[in-house]
Amino acid sequence: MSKKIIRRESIIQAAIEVFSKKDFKSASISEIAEKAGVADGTIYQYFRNKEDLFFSIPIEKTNEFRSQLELHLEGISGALNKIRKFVWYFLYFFKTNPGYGRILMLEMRVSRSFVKTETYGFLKQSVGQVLDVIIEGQKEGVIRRDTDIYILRHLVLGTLEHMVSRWLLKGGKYDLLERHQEVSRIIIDGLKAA
Amino acid sequence: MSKKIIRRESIIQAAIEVFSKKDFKSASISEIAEKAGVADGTIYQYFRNKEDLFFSIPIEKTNEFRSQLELHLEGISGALNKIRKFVWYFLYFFKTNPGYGRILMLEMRVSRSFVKTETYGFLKQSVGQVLDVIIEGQKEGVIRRDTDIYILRHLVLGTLEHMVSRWLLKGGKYDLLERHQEVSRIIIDGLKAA
Amino acid sequence: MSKKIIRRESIIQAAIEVFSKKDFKSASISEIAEKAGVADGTIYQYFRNKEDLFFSIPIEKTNEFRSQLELHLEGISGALNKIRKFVWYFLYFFKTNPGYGRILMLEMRVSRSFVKTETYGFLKQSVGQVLDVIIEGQKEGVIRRDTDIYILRHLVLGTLEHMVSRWLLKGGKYDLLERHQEVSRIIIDGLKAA
Amino acid sequence: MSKKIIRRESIIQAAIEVFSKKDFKSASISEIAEKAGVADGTIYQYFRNKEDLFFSIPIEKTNEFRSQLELHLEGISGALNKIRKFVWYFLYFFKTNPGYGRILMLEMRVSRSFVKTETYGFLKQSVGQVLDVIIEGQKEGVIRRDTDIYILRHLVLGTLEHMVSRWLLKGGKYDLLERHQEVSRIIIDGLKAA
DNA sequence: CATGAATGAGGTTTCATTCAT
DNA sequence: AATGAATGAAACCTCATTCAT
Repeated sequence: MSKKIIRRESIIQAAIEVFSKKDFKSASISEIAEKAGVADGTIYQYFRNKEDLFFSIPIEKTNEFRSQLELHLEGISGALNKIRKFVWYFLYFFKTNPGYGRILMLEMRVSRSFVKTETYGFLKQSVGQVLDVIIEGQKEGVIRRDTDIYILRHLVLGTLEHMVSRWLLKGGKYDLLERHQEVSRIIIDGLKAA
Repeated sequence: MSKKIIRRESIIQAAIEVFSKKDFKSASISEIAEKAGVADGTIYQYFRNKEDLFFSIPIEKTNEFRSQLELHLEGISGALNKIRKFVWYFLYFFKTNPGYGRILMLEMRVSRSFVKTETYGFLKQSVGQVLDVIIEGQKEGVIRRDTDIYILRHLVLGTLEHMVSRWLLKGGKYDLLERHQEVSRIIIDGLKAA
Repeated sequence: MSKKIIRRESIIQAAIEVFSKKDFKSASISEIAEKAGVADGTIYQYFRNKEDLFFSIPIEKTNEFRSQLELHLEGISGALNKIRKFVWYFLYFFKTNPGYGRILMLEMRVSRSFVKTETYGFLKQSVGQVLDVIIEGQKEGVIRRDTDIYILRHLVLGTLEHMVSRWLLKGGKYDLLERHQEVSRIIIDGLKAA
Repeated sequence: MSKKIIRRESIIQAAIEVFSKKDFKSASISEIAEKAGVADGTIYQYFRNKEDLFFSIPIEKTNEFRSQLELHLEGISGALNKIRKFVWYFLYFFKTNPGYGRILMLEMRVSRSFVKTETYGFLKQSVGQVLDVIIEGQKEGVIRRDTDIYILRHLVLGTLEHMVSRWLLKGGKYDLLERHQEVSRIIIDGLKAA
């Protein structure tokens, strides 16, 4: 039983490696199969088709992101402190998962078909945590109430995703985490109540 | 002679239409040729290959963006006022050019090969104007000096691009410009000197 | 021991259901296995391969055809009366076994490999009864002697098989038996001695 | 212009050769392309897909059948004489076109999807000539009126198709035409008015 | 310059069959 | 005897690009 889970896992791992180097169309099932150490046909025992495999990647990774994030937020009080931690964790996560980053940021987040997927809903829910913290901050009186919360979220996620995307496009040459404090500072200044 | 230019233009127009509906691989030269009213082979008289045609799209559009932006900035003094105008114009431009927006934001900006293109350099230069304004603001003393200017640019472009991307992915259903003042406000609060 | 026979039987039944809806290549072992309530691999305990299973279908059905036909012919005297009964029974049998009819008439009878099978010999022997009746009729002096008996058989079986095939292809919408007397009449007029 | 027609023709010829040896699924586009002396992709310039190519075969051949038949019937008067000629011509045509015979009799006439095709309607119309002759014979008073004309057609076509099918399945070893007079005789005796 | 017919490489997916449990 | 996970071969079709007219 766990054999199936392990094999499924190894196929997803291989898929991350391959899809992070090539786009969806260019990546081949054969290459993934070979990397996973299984026959081509075996992949179709675990996933309906190539797209299903592709869209299965974020589900696991999002789970990881979320559960780790929760651990990191634990014991932190104050919405602004949580934002600081979120900024750090967001950059940390993609610094340590650049392959997945390339898939998520450069392929998936931008695909028309992805938006229709359940996975997309799942992912959205996950970054939805940011909204909760923003609302929390408004209640605390530390985050501005004169601006739509979705606009505030654009500020947070836009800045961070832009940083990660550009970093990935440059080939991950510099340290993504280096300036996380500066980033937190300007984001928070944008969010803060007057 | 100008016949050539007109024909080239009509091919690019057709390409924008097609590429804005389908991704690079799915879009076909035949469809573009048909829309442009030329034979398939003719396209290869004007562009080296499909990629060359694809990457030729932003050059014109970027010129348009830049020259119009300059007009709009004319007569405006003060870096922060310029930022406000830039925010407005950025949203306005993509509101009125959604097809090109889809190509630039959802396909090109995210493509590995694009980064190596001259077009990329050209485009970067174009949004580089933001950097100039930031520096101008620092000199005026209205924009913070405690933060790397590239990080500040991530804040501006990240927020805006995030807004436009999400808007495009949602199918452009709501009004992108509606909240431009709120956006300006929070971005500027993030940039402002203490 | 009889458990094996029952299981074999249920696999054949499932095969009839599946093969009557899909042609040989389109029908899948998995679907048959599922319908029979066994694992894919189990089928290979009872049949060498897919073709073996396919060609095993007519053996049983032919036995049924033959034994029932004998009952129906019992007590009938005169070759022409036997022909009339045969015509009726042939149409009756396929009217009540359309699934098997589709397999036999539209798939098997027409397959190159089937001709080489033992099953084919068995089936031929079975319709060979027609030949016996023809010869009987010639001895009685009621069936013409100026024509090769194999040609006469073409007349009988050709007409009947054509009727059944077209009926099956039309989806079995009308009553196959309705005109059996007219059919008998013209076939017999073709066979009759001057 | 005629170049396209010639090439189309040569692809159909190659298709007849290949499809007459292998069934639809086993036959490969590559083999047909090679035999036709064109690239695989070229076939798709002339036919939408494999099925379209397959079903295009009878259209030409049916035209040939029909026009030749008309020539042969010319100058023949009397429905029964026409039936005799038709019997001869039917056997003659398949004797001289065994490859096409295998395709039509053993593959196509028996395929569920074929029945839905335009080609099927076209083919039906073609053998519909038999019906006309039958009606003509009834008017002349030489063909029985006590039997449904479609049943009479089953007698004619069923006998002939059965002969051809069996002959093809046996590998075309004996002479199909040898006994055409006997065949005519028994068919006509079945059709004749009392 | 324009055309458009021809090319041919390349990859996903299915499914009969096997064999370790 | 039964299972069912794993295998891997095999082929249709698309489409960017070329080149003779």
